[in-house]
Amino acid sequence: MTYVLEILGDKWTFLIIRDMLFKGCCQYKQFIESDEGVATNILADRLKKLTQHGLITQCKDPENGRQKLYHLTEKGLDLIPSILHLVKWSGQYDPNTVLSNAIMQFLEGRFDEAVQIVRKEYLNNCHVH
Amino acid sequence: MTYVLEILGDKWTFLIIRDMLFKGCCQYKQFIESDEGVATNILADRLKKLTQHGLITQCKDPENGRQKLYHLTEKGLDLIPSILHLVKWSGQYDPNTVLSNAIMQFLEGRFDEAVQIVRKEYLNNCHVH
DNA sequence: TTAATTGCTTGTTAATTGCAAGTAATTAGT
DNA sequence: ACTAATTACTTGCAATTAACAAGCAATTAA
Repeated sequence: MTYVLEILGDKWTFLIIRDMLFKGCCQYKQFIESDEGVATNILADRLKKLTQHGLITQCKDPENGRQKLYHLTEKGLDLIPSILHLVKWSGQYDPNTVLSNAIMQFLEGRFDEAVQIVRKEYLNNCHVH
Repeated sequence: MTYVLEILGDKWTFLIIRDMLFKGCCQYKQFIESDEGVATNILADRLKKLTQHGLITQCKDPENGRQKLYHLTEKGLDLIPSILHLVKWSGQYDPNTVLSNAIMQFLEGRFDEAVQIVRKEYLNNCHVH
């Protein structure tokens, strides 16, 4: 449990993974624009640590040499259940949640299916694995 | 999702909840001794915030007036699935994990049951709900 | 009635974050 | 070919936060 906290015990780290999973972010620029205002030095630091811990990989974009592509590894993808449960919890208790009733019911009734969907969606869209 | 991070996006907050769930901590002193070295001002701050957010309650110990008892609310207990998934993830990837094979297999095969067990154990031991 | 115990608060120092600016490598436009 | 953008960073500094140490009020035990 200390292990998770070492890696994820930080707001931005969590947001980076969320943006990769749910918004398809895979570039530095996208994180800067999407994450609710990460400072660029913090983003660089967190991407580095996530890479060192084996949750994401970095590679040059073969189609544009000045861009890098960031992708979740299996280890990173295995956080989907935890994250989806936290999403569900937010939906239950956040008075300003944006989650629809339909999504909440799906998370309540067919959670494991939801995990698989998120995983497959990610893998289909990132064109790496 | 931003909602969870506002509340839990902090190492110590998470450890407090973990200690309540798995170590039966319900007193200030116990957190100081158990949490891997929280500073007392930080602990006071986090307990206050957890209370304000409705994840825990504080009450005077009826048997000892200088002590307070901290307990998880339903809202706090509803984090058990998220936390157990993180525990499971740690068990999978932390090379120094202390989780036994038996526990890991139980988490893999009968996760929902594990959630119920943790919940019931907590409620049985805290003598409040 | 003195000494512990418990749950804090208040400084002060050290570490971390956030912001602004700048840089190297690559690509696009003229 | 040359200039201007774009992308992924780094660096320096101010502001915020955390960690450490000490102290304090309320209650209880000796």
